[in-house]
This record gives sequence, structure tokens and C-alpha cells, in this order.
Amino acid sequence: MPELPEVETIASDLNAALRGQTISVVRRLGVRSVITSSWPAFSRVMRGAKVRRIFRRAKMLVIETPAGLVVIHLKMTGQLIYISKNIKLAGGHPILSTGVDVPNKHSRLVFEFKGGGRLYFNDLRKFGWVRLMSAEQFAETERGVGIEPLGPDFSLAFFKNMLQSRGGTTIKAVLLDQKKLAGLGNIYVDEALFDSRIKPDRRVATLTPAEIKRLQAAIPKILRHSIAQRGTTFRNFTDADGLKGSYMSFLKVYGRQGKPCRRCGTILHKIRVAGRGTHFCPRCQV
DNA sequence: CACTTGACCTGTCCGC
DNA sequence: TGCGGACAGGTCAAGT
Repeated sequence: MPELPEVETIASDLNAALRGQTISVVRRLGVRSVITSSWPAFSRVMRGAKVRRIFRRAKMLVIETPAGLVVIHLKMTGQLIYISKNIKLAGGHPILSTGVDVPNKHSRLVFEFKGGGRLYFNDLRKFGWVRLMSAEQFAETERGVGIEPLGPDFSLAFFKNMLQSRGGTTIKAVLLDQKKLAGLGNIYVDEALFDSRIKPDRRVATLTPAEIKRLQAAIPKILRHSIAQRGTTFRNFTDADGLKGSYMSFLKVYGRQGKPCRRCGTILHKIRVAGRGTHFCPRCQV
């Protein structure tokens, strides 16, 4: 589900809500755990742990505590929903104004805080994970993911360099690959390629310097715009309050196949590239 | 190495 | 209304 802007939205909200709070207990919900570390150890260590801060790295959300880093990946359908103690109960369960109720059949884990707040981890498809890591283990994990597209290292020189050895594949496949550049997913790759007027199935070796420059500029522009709109809700995504993001109304191509291009009016196409549904304008993108 | 494909899960939607 | 198939915002392992 969530790509960089969605995880960023959740992380910054949770940081504001939970920084300085102390975990009283963590409970597993449902039959199968999402905890890939040892549960007894995780449960023991979390008791009484104080949240130092919460941040995003790539598409991972990290809860930093003195007891270690709780690293969470939401994959396709993971949600983190925070219920403060002030939310009214309806029939014993907190009901958010958005209609999201927790716990529900997809709730897998809950962090309970001393102030009375609860943080639920829901995951319909169960691809997501939660792992307790030491600083060293997290550093090791980070070695597997690329730089941040919104960070100072994402320069044109870096971008050219990362495309260097990938001439034989499609530009979409390279942008989806998290190893050099982390955080883009299916929505924002399609949007960035539309913005820079490049067809997603173009071989990297065929890109002109002007196209590479446009693409490098489009990526942070689109991500920042989406963060400002609190992400895209296409189906499952909600922020920590159960609210939808509003970048959906700014999407130019993603999910708009069969509709007219907002730029030229041509009917948008959907094809399969890099194993993913891929949306583009056959006229604007070459 | 570079690159592609299928698997992991559950739910929804679309055509018959 | 039911049923089958395709597809869904992400990553891995395993294959060529």
C-alpha cells in the first residue's frame, strides 16, 4: 500500500503523538503474529520502553526506544492506527469518525501506552512485518536500501550514475528497485514518468540527457506535493487517524486508464511493465 | 552480474 | 446470485 509519502505522513503524525510516551504492553491479536523476531523477547523488552522518536527510512517506519528500534514495513495493506484515550467508545470499541474501527479482523498487534493511547497494526494481506532491531541490525538493513529521493544526495550526478549499469531494462523497473533509490512505488513511478514525458517501458539506454534531467527533477517534486496532501488513498491507505490522503485528486495517470489525459485529452492506456500495472498517456509520453 | 517471474495473502471487482 | 479469474500502493527467492 504505502509508498514514501504515505509512510512519511504516518511517521510524522505518530512522532508528534507518541514521542516521549511510554509503552505499557504490546499484545498480539489474531492467530498469526507479524513479529518476526522472537515474541517473548519482543514483548518483554517493549514493556516500559519510552518512545524517543518515530521516523521513516525508505518505506520503513521506525519507532526508536532505548530498548531498540521497532522497525515496521506496511508492504501492500498495512495500517497503523492510533487511538488516543480521548476517542469515544461505541459498544466498547473505539470508532473513528472515518469509519475505521479497531481492533478489527485484520488487527495483528497493538501497542498500549501508559497515557491510555493505543497503536494498532492492521494488515489485510499479511505481507507486512514488525521487527525489533539493535542499532547495528538496523544499520545492516539500511545497507540494503538506497538513498532518499528527498535527501541532499539525490543529485543529477547520482541519478545518472545509478542508471549506468541498468541500460538493458525499463526505466520503470529501475525506479521501482529500492536498492539504489528508496521510496518510490507503483503510483509515484507512473506519475513521475508522466511528469517527465517518458514512456514507462523505455529502455534506460535510450533515455536522452534531457529526459534524465526532467525525471530527476520530477521525482522529488511529486513526492513533496503528495506529502503536502498527506499521501494518496487509492484503496486501503489511511493515516494514523484513519483519514484518507488527498493526493488522489492530483494523480495524472495512475488508475486513470480509459480517461482523458489531463494535459492533452488523449485516452490514457494501461499496460504491464516490470510485472506491474502501468499507466501512461500515449501522446504525452514517448 | 542483470533481468524476469512467481510466490506470499485476502479481498474486491468484473464478466459470464 | 454465484463462480472464476484478474488484479491490488511491495518485496523476495529462484529461475534464465
